[in-house]
Amino acid sequence: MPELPEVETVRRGLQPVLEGARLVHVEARRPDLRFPFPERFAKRLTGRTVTALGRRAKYLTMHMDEGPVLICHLGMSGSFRIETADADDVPGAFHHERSKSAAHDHVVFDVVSAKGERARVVFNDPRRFGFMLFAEGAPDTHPMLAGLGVEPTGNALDGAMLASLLKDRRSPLKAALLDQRLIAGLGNIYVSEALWRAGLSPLREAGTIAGSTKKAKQQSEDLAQAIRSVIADAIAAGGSSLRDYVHTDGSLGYFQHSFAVYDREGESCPKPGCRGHIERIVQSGRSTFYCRTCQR
DNA sequence: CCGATTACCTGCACGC
DNA sequence: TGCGTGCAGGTAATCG
Repeated sequence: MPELPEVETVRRGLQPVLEGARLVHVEARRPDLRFPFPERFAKRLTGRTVTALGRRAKYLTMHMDEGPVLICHLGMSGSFRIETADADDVPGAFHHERSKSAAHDHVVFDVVSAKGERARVVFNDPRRFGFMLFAEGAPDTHPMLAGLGVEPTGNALDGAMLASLLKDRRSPLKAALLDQRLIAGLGNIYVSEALWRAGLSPLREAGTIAGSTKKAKQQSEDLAQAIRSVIADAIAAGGSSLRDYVHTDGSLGYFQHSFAVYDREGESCPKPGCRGHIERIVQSGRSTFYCRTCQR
């Protein structure tokens, strides 16, 4: 499920545990996820201190005091779980009984913080569409990240920027917004949500909102605003749910949002005054949800 | 340059 | 209850 906001929420959840901590034990419990683990995966990470936890699009980056940067992708079903030692645990008897090894726990990081606090970070991924790779240099130059487009966070993505990205594009808006080379981090859910907020049809030819007319300028501005706000709102929702989220079962990953259109086929359009209903169509083999009444 | 299709893998909801 | 079917938020490769 993870799109950019979920990955950012995971990053914020892991940050306090990982940043400044030393990886005292690393273990990959199978040879591969979507891709084989890098050569000497555990060996090269063990003993390293994590200096920073970053994110680019839907990728997490774990920076070390030396050696490669670890690039993690959650795929469709990946999640992290944090297990901390209870205060009454016997020192040294690390997670002996508490640590229940769940199915699909593929990677384990045992860490010790600068203060000497121990924790275990577990990567779980039933479908194994996730992956972990090494970037030997700057992660932005890694083939997996090099071609990514603009982040929809912050202010970089404005109407003019979006118009320049969509100019001359003949593909439907839905496909263009899912293209990671243009905007990095939007996925199937938030594309539907952003198009609904902007009142634009997912079937619209992308280039038609990138013209020089007043109307086109307004539409590209509206869509850029919709994208930024839907992402910002989702991150805020994730952040506010993070405490409870970690508290309940220790896992970080999916959290429930309420969506305006996603997975709401047949329901009334939530736009005030709109009498339309949400439809589900398939574009590029994937579900799109929209209201044909108010999205043109 | 496009879009559509398939593949990767497991889990789950659904209908019979 | 069990079984077959289809579907799932990710990226990438292949084919017309």
